[in-house]
Amino acid sequence: MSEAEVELMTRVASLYYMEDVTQAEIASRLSLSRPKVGRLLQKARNDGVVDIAIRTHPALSAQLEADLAARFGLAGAVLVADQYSQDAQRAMAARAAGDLLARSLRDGDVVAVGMGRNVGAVPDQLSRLAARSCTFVAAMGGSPQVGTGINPNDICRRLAERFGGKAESLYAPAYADSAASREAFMRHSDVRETLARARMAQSALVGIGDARNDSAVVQMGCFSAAEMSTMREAGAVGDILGFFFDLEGRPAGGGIGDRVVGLGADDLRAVPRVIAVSSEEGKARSVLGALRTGVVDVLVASIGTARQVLAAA
Amino acid sequence: MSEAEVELMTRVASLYYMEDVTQAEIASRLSLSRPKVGRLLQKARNDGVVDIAIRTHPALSAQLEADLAARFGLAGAVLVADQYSQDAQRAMAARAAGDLLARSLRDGDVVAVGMGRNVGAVPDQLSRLAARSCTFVAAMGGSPQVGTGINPNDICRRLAERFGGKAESLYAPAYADSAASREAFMRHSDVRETLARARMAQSALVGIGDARNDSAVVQMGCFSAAEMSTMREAGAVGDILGFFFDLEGRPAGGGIGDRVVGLGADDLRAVPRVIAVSSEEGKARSVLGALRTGVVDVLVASIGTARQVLAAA
DNA sequence: CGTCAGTCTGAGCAAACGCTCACCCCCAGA
DNA sequence: TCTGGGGGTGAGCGTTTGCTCAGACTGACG
Repeated sequence: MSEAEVELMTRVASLYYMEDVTQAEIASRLSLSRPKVGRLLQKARNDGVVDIAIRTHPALSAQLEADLAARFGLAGAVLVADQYSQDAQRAMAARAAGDLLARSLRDGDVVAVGMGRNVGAVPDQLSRLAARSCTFVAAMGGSPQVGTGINPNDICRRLAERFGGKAESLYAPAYADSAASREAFMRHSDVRETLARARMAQSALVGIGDARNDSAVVQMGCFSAAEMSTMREAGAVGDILGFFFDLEGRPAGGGIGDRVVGLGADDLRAVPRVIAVSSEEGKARSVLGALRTGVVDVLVASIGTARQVLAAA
Repeated sequence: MSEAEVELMTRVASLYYMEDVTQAEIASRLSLSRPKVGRLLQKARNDGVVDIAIRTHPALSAQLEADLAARFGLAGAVLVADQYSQDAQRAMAARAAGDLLARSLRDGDVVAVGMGRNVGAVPDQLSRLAARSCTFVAAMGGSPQVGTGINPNDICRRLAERFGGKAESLYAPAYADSAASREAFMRHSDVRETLARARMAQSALVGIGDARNDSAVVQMGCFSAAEMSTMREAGAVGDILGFFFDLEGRPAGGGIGDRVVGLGADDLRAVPRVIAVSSEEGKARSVLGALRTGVVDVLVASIGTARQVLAAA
């Protein structure tokens, strides 16, 4: 994309969105065809030159955010408007998380990065203007079962791409076959060093999983649906970085979670700024448990979820 | 505006802008009439629930921003896309300045505030979400000749309103009739104390005036057009807070500027973060002189102005 | 040098949208 | 109770916009 094209795009977008000129009028002023103007506008929207955001009015969210922060000892909460489609909801939450990250990151910071669709959506929603020389370290292993874009390594790569920083991959599976096998991975020098780096991060960006049979970790093939059922029966309501907890925020899942290769709950508690993203409806119980673990510093969620969480708490 | 209405507005805006549902479809889903949906959308845009911004692509601005910062020793520069209408240009610059301010202000900060249409546009463009308990202090006196909205006191009030902080007014005219009269004003305890507070500010928000016969300070009646001509002949190319300078950034104007009641250039130099806003085309010489005075830390201007400034430097 | 795939372009049309204008409802005041 | 005004509401219409599709243009390859 040439600079001249970007300039034209910006010019057209400015006229259309800031000065309320019609597409036909813009076309005649700039000697373009009307469809061309329309296409430029569409491209401008796609490329983020035009940035349309729905802000949550303080009347809807400010009180809830304060309540959440007070109730669970958070440093803050960012609530976004409820959407109808899951995709829109995810995009909304991811964008808020990205903005948050962009605002808080300083040059040289290290960010520990989790997995999942919500975290994976963050780099996609990130505005291109937030150049920062940070290092994004995978806080957890990966899995070939799921598409790219959900694995920590890939998310790190994309975050680094957007921020202009570096990515550090963790070359290990998300879940080992057994506790012994996990130990072997954790002892490997590369794994150990990468995780040590992640442990020293200033920020972490993680998702909150629900402990359902159709959740990402099951689709990844880390667990069978049966194992997940067992964990649920043991009280598990969700996970962060593969660490399962019950509704009270206590470790749950009967040792199955011990096979995760990555940062544990205590590691995360030591990270000063853990940003947890949750977008899906119906994750209120998972979020409630997550908040009670004490690992989360900033929650990004929808207003609807926040209401449910506070109602349940 | 009731909470239910805000929620409806947000819901409609989300569907329309995030999920690309047509107004008719939204109407049928929410049992509203189509015009009603249209009206809600319009209101949502007016109220800032929907936030449409034109971002300047780094390809256009990043290099210029870096060049400006390096050339004039700035802490940073924020360049916005050129607009055709002055109003749109002003809105664009004001918004960028507001975002900048919102990002850099911490609770308890004091902000010294200047005058002019550009500074006056900042509170209008400010998003409503940036609550911060800061104090906005007028860094200069006022004038009844110009409408509200341009005087420092009024700008402070509106900034405080938006940020939820406090405003501190300076009850003095912008320009005294004589140097002696200025001395008298400056000795007044209220004036002295308010200016002392402004002098200790963490940030300042000021405009850059051009030294033209039709510029704001002449319209305010502070000077006659003849006096302004005299100052221009003495080399004045612009002013910040009523302090006039020449193209090299040296004081200019032959003592006429000595009648200003407010913070001087040395006072401003001591403020760690002076944000100067300029939006109008054709102010390149004023901006160049302003940057050379060394009082500006962050410049907010249009790409076009930035190019002219660098070409002239 | 010819051909062909891919991309870009602008005409035309159907859908979507903004706007005007009656209309209705609610409420205050006679 | 009646009446008149103001704010909000939905029909209808003209304009604006998104979309499809055929044609042109480019660049690569045989």
